[in-house]
Amino acid sequence: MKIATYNVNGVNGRLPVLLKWLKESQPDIVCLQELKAPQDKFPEAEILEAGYHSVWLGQKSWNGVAVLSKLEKPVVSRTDLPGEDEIEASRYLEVKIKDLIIACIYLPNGNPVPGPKFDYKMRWFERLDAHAEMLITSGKKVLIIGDFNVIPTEKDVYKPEKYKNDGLFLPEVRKALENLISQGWTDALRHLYPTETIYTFFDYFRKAYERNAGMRIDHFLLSPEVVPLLKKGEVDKEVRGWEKSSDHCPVWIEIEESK
DNA sequence: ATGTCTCCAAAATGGAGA
Repeated sequence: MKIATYNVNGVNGRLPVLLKWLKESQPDIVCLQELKAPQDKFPEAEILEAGYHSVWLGQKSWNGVAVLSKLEKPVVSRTDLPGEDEIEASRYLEVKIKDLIIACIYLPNGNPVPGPKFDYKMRWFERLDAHAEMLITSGKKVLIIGDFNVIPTEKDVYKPEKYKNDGLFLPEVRKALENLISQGWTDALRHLYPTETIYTFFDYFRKAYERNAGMRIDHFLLSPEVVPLLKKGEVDKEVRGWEKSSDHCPVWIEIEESK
């Protein structure tokens, strides 16, 4: 079973790219982030035509997350994290598909630092942390997937020194991700490729993709029950070079079918 | 500081967000 994540950066503006990638890559399940579309402007019909059921959480202008599935229509279990969201942003969508619990997340970017956006990111992280703890103790097959807006280590960005003061790479942000992972989660791509350079995002600025000046910020966190099922994982890097591409690449993993 | 791209606004450029 192939499970993917893709920050599309505008689901309607990117629809041709999304559909082309779906057709070529044929994932079974897809988590999308940054829909940038209100609830009633999600291209459900076109995506259904491509063979995918979808559930989504829209928002005017910003944010927005969705889960697509070829297998069966995802059953929504949560549309936000427990606790107060003072900004009411569409950033969390948790679904059940077969025996999997999938949390599709779009963690706040946090820039500029310091400031209210960074504070919001850290509060969001705390809420994610608390809920993830509940999920992992459930003993179920859980995957937290999406755009974390966190560069986990120096290995995960082309020039770490340039990002020392960035909201994606500050020590406290990396520590927050480490803390979360230390609950018992596995970073799937890093697990598969312990030492390789892996980038999932390339800025539109200054030909970042052409220069391979990227970073790894889109992640799959697997609960212990999922780790033994993990077979493969990859970044569909060439998609970033397509006309009208998002600044993120699609990323996917393959897990063994549940018996 | 800048670079680029999207969406949105009492609508054409310009701000916000990333």
